[in-house]
Amino acid sequence: MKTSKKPAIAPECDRTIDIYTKAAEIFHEQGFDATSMSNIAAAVDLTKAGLYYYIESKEDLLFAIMNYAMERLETMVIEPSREIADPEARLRSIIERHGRLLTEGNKAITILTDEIEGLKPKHRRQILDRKRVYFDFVRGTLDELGTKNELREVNTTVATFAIFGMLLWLPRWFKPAGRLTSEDIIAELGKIATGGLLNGSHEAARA
Amino acid sequence: MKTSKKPAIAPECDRTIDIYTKAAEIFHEQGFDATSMSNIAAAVDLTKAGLYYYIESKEDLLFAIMNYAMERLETMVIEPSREIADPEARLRSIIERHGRLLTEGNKAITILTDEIEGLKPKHRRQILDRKRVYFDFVRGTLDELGTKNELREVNTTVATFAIFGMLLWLPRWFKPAGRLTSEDIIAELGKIATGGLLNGSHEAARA
DNA sequence: ATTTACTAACCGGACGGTCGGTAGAATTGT
DNA sequence: ACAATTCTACCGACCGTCCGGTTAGTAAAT
Repeated sequence: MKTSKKPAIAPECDRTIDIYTKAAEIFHEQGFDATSMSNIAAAVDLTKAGLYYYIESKEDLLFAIMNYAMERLETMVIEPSREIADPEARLRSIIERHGRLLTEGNKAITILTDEIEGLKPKHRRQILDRKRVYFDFVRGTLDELGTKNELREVNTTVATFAIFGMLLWLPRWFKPAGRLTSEDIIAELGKIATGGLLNGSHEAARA
Repeated sequence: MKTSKKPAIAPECDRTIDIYTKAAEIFHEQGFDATSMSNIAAAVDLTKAGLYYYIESKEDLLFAIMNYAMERLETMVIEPSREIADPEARLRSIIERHGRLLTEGNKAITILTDEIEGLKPKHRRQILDRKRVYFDFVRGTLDELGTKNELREVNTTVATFAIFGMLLWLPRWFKPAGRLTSEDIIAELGKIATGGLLNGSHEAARA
């Protein structure tokens, strides 16, 4: 059935990424602990023993999914946004790109926030360290806005967590088939984060 | 050791609330699925069989904790806020009171958002229905702000989810021993939700 | 004598993971 | 060209462990 020769350097073969994707979906639906290896095996048309031909352990599978998700986050959100010099535009880019990643089909990115406890301490540390870099990047952007006097008087640590809260809650309520499109929602979240809920006429603008 | 006679109508006796509290803590730390009944039993100095003298099942214990949490949410956040006529003051009250509930010691309230999947469908529906009432209450408040022209042009559904995101993310990063006190953080979140991150001079204020 | 508040021992079942084996494709020896 | 060998991609059956939950019994209080 295979039409192409196996390439010399192929870090992930055909079946493995299929397993990762399906596993991510099932972990997302049922939770890591509530998902059995037989569940995953059945979803990719294998027996449990057959599944273990491709992976080392359940925890290892989770770790692989999370590493994949971190790479997506870095290449699709962090790296493109880093290139933007203006901090306000950069902040908008972060929210938009991260929002897009969270609403598109791939479920790996949501597992990244919900199933950290499933990892062994050493692996958990690795993921947490990479997340920390992202956090510092966002807070740094807010700090820059502060020095340019474009930020209201808010604590940038709390503000960063507030942004993440808004974003990371998104996959829990977003329904792709719903009336609100993901682009609508992302635009709204950008507005809310930057401008808040209330009309300017009520808030005293500070220079 | 018991100093008081058992009251005639005592829906929760001494030991039971101790079990609920400890169970909520452990569920919060380890997750529902990853917590065994022996874990909980040991934490309240009982054997597993002894624990089952007080509770019906693991799922029932979770349901009891969630009902307790919903009651707290209703009496500490929803009911007091409902009495506030001005929608802006009401919104601030909701954020403050909910934030306070999430940062105080009691972990039941965080289980409410993180462990819904542990419930059987019928119980889950019950909790979800009560949550829905809360959601509609908050969105209704935003709608009122809209008709009073005090709201920026944002979709109130998305805005409500954004507020919940900010709030419900709080227990994941808040450390009681940290530099930021819970009251500091709650005040900041109120500012961010109502006024946003950016300085007014950059945003065109609409009347 | 009965009820309350437990415990030690146990049960069926599901789980993560392993093992021995094998059909078929690919590779090699001649 | 073809047989012998090796390798890839799997499967059925099984293992030890732990889990949620039960049962029979008991010491102390009422």
